[in-house]
Amino acid sequence: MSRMRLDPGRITGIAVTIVDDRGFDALSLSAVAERLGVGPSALYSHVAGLDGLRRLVAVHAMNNLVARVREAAIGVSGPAAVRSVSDAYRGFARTHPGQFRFTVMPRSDDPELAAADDELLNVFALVYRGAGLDPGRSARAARSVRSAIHGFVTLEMAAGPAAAHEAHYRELLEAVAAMFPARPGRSGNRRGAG
Amino acid sequence: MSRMRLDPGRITGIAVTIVDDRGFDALSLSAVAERLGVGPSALYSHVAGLDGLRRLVAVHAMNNLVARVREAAIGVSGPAAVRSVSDAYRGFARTHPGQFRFTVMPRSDDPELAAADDELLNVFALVYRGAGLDPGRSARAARSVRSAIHGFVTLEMAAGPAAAHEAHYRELLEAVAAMFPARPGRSGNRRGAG
DNA sequence: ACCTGAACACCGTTCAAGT
DNA sequence: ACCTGAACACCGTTCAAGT
Repeated sequence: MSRMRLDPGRITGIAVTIVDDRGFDALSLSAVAERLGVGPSALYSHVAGLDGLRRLVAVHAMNNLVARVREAAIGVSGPAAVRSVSDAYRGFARTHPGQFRFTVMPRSDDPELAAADDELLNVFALVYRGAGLDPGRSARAARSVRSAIHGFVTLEMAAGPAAAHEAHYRELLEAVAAMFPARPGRSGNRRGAG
Repeated sequence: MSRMRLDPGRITGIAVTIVDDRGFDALSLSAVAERLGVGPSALYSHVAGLDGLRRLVAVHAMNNLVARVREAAIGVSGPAAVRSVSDAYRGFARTHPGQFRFTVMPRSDDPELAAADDELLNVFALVYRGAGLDPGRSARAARSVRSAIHGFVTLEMAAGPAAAHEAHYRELLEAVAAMFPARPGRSGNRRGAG
């Protein structure tokens, strides 16, 4: 019976489910094929082997991260916006650790992943733009702040559960605030004439 | 012939060589056993399977990173010392990408890895101590700066070779300097009286 | 065009057997 | 005490065969 209507989208969806449920290392063509009620070799008609599937999952994970961070940037401005997007970044990593690991997969010359990377940095940059920083300084702030948040979350997850992480995270946010002072306001609910 | 004199140290050494030469994913019990001229199952007398070997490699990698960073902190002070230890951190990741990945392995309740982590942070903290920061502020600076460097290097390696990375790295160092101003001097070759 | 099923090479792991 | 070698379960991948 060839009723399963396999296609890259469905396959990637199952793959992401497995990654969310059982982690990065649990992703295998066999596991995906089993959930689809099909033999592992059937997947080769739609996906370029395990590496190809991994790339699709990486794209999916990057887009999810971008979407989360983008949402967190809506309706806030200034230092609160920096905190909000940082919290969203960290929140994605903690609620989807498997996808987060795919976020940092080797991406040599992959235009789709590079585009997602640019979008992610652009959200951070726009937050700083709204806080009064000029374009160049906003772009630099975006890269540095994203590095800091990413590094913190990576190390925190490797270290495992520990009560001190919350305090350390707040310390990092303070350090980031000192790094690039973001003035509140400007975009959104400003009131004065200027 | 049982001449191979297997022991955890030798096994770990071969494992690190493989990781350095062919990367994180190339580490397997089979590959290690082959280089030792022995069957894969022979390793189980000295190592707790693949997971056990990975943990040994992680400890080795952490100790190597600490040693590199520690060396870089000798004979320098102030902002130059911050730059030096950061460069060492980044240099280790670039020259030993396989070991660097083991550096961030899940380490739940592993005292040896936790100790190495503390030592690493302590080097950063001592640099800031020497630059005039009080103990509490030095410890916070150490954690935040290490996060920033780690995140940058992780993302830079995932992105693959790109000319812009050098400029972005220098931007990060400037941001870090703004984050925790490190006054030059105090320890080492100071000249003035006070 | 797409899936099956056999086949192959490769893993990690266990365990009885040798020494 | 330590290594061998067979055995098992599990991978990814290829390919001829069916439909």
